[in-house]
Amino acid sequence: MAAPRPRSAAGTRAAILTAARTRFAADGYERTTLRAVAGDVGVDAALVVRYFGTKEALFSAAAEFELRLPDLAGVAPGDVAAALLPRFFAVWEEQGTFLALLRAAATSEAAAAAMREVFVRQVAPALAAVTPDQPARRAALVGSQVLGLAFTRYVLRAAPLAEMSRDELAAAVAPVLAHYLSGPLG
Amino acid sequence: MAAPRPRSAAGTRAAILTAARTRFAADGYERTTLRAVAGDVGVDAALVVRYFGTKEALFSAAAEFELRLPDLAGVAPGDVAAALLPRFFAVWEEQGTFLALLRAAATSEAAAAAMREVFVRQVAPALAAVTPDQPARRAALVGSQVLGLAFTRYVLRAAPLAEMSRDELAAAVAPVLAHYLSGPLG
DNA sequence: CCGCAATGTCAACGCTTGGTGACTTGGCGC
DNA sequence: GCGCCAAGTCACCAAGCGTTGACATTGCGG
Repeated sequence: MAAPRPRSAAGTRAAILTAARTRFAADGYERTTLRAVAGDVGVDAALVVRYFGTKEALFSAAAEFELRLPDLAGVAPGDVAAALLPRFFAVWEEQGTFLALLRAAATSEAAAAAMREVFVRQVAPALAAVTPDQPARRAALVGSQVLGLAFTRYVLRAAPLAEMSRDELAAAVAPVLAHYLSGPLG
Repeated sequence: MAAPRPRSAAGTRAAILTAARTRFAADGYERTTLRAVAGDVGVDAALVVRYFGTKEALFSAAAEFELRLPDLAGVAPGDVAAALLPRFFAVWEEQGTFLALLRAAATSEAAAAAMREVFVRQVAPALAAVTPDQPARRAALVGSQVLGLAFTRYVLRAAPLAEMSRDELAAAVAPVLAHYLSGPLG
């Protein structure tokens, strides 16, 4: 009978994680319920707890934030945007992971801390390879623009930005990133 | 005994609204509880309901989004940032109103809609006075940068941006806003 | 063939939440 | 003085939440 629910897929744990990611990304932390996640997988909520212990632990497990930014050493500031933006779209669109973190960070200090961590450990070092002058400040400004873009486009879905193509967006934003990385800071 | 709780301050309703604004700004929509708001005022939760009917209605009442942007007609794109940034800091720091909306927008479609409304009805028209060329798109880009700044500085409180002075921040961002308003879009 | 660990379900818990309705109390107009 | 309305409290739901522990079922190693 092709084993409709054959018993122990072993991938159940992974399925829960995927479902959790989707839910957290769509609804945020508080509105996401263990029962809903469990329901998506076709499983009891108690099982989710069995696997992950607690809702917060599930969130931590679901939000594994690997940006995997490319190596920017030797890249000219003007070309950084072109090198980075493909990752931008991948990170925000392909998996919901990062969107979940952004949503959760709005109300959860733990999630906000995780986001700061991503910035300090992944974004800032990658950008530091491009500018020797005030790298932290420049990276922060780039980060703020990127976050604002993501928030406007993927969370707010505000009209003009949500409907621009990737290429249009990339073209519009590239000069600004270049300016933050190499222009005067004030 | 100097009437410690004299009975009917008449400003109770206003006090509830203020407390609600603070709570929503600090904790976001879902983590804010009617009981907590009531407790801040020293009042029963039922009274809050009596006054505002429902939690969502309380939120709507608490989030009266008047940006009160200055008239930008005749202002050169290069001077727009200087004209706008004082309002930026006032809106995000002085009252928690807008911060509450930003936090709530991350997980509530209603709040997101309210934020889009603010953009369409207040930000876009104000900026349209500056640029005849693709005003909607330019305004959206400005908005995304401003939102990103607010999110990074006030929600995330990420190190470099949260600690920069208003003047430093203004100086760093001004050229970018000018570019979005008058530079090529790609 | 038997036992056992893994995988999973079920029912229930304690708690908090938004919301309701009956009641009390104070101040003011008449 | 008296009655009445606003302002406020109290006890109480029903629902939903995360979490728990006891129980079923399966596959596998001896």
